[in-house]
Amino acid sequence: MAKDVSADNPLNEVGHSLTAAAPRRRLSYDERRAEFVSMAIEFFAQEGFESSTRGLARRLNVTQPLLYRYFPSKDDLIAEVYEAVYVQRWRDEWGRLLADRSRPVRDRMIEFYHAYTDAIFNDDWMRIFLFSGLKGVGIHGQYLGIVRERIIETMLTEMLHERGLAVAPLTEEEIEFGWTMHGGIFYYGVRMLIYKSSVLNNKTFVIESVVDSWLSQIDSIHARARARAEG
Amino acid sequence: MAKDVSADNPLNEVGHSLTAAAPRRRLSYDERRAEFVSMAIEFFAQEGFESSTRGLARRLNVTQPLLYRYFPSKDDLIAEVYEAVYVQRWRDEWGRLLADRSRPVRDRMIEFYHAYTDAIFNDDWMRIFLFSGLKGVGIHGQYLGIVRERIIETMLTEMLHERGLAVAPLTEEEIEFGWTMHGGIFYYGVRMLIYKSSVLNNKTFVIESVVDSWLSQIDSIHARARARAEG
DNA sequence: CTGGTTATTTATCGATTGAAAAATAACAAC
DNA sequence: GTTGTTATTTTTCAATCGATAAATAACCAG
Repeated sequence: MAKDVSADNPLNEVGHSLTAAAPRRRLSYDERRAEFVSMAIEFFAQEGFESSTRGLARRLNVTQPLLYRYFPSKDDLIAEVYEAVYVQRWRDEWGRLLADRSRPVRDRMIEFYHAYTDAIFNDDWMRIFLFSGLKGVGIHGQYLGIVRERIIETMLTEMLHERGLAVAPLTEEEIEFGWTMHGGIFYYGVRMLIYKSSVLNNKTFVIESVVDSWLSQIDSIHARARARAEG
Repeated sequence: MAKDVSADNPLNEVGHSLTAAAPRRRLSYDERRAEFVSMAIEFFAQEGFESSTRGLARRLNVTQPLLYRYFPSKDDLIAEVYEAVYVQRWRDEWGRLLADRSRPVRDRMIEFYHAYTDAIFNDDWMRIFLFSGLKGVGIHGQYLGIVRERIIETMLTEMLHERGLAVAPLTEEEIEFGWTMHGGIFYYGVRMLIYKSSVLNNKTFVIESVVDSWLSQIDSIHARARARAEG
């Protein structure tokens, strides 16, 4: 009649399946909850959001139904993962840094991209960003809107201002060209962290060369776009 | 006793669940197989590779076990999807185009990126590329190796040759800088097709500005990299 | 030591999954 | 028409999924 000590039992690692052996630890509500969200970020980033709540529970050394004491559904847990990754890792100071006109724009851009990539060039963030992008979840689109507004458009405005060029309104061409710079740097992170390619171990080089490359063309882009807009 | 006319029945669309109503068409082995692979590309691209074989069968108006007459397992079917997307859509002429020294390198690069993005800027290719990248399947890494060899390194070699600069061996910096250009263009496709962002509807502009931006910096990159390599 | 609270586990449900086996029906050859 | 082949469906299975309800045990207050 051997009790079905199933895979839900967090202690069944290598066969000693006696339920008794459990030194069951008991955490406070807040501690457990924080542990669950934190571990869920890592778990879903590695395994994908289609992975089972049982797999997550196993990694937490906890039974699967316990998750449902803290989150009403798997989707709610996933929503908290998004929140933790997208919202809590965004730094408002990035926008202020880029808008600080006491410094050359090139310096600001390079410092920004160092700080920004310090925040996003890690397995958890990158993989969750791509997973959620493929799923088309709302928060991913919102995040892109913020990047456009607070980063791409700010960099353009500041650069055009510094060079004494007409700023408003920014043209679609200028913004798109901003995205290509952003994408060049982002893709470096994708190759390094998602594709596990062997990349140049020199983030500074990548940031500076992409930024300089962008700066060398922005005047020409600006002139072309304005001519087209007026002609 | 109502027979369990389950979801496996391809004719159960809107309730007329009588099994009799089937005008069952019967295709040859090769036709069916081709249809399955072709539809599986679209299906898995949209729904992800975790989606069920029943979902795929439903879309094919066919029962789910029929799939197993043509493919021994779901993984084998997925492998054929990869094959069809990665191998069959690659054009060997791209390499020849880039190496044609009767034309200016800039022209070749721009023409190449037009042709290349014509091939890959579609939902199926882009989504399957990202899905497989996140899963870390072998063929994805192999594909990146080919892109590096046949595209990135070729463009660099040709450009340095045209400008009378030392070509061999290419430095890591030069190659990484090549990837940032590639990534800038690729990211344009990701924003358009994966993220469904509203992007500038002018692929020519994106390609030309990224290529020109890259060309304007490659001399400086080259000089810096060589100095570092020798110093 | 006792009683109440609650974090945690045990047990279980219905739905869905990939897959196999057996039954059926479409088509070709004669 | 009859027969043989095989494409297709029907039926079914064990495993796994998200989720619920009930039992249990750890901790705190008195």
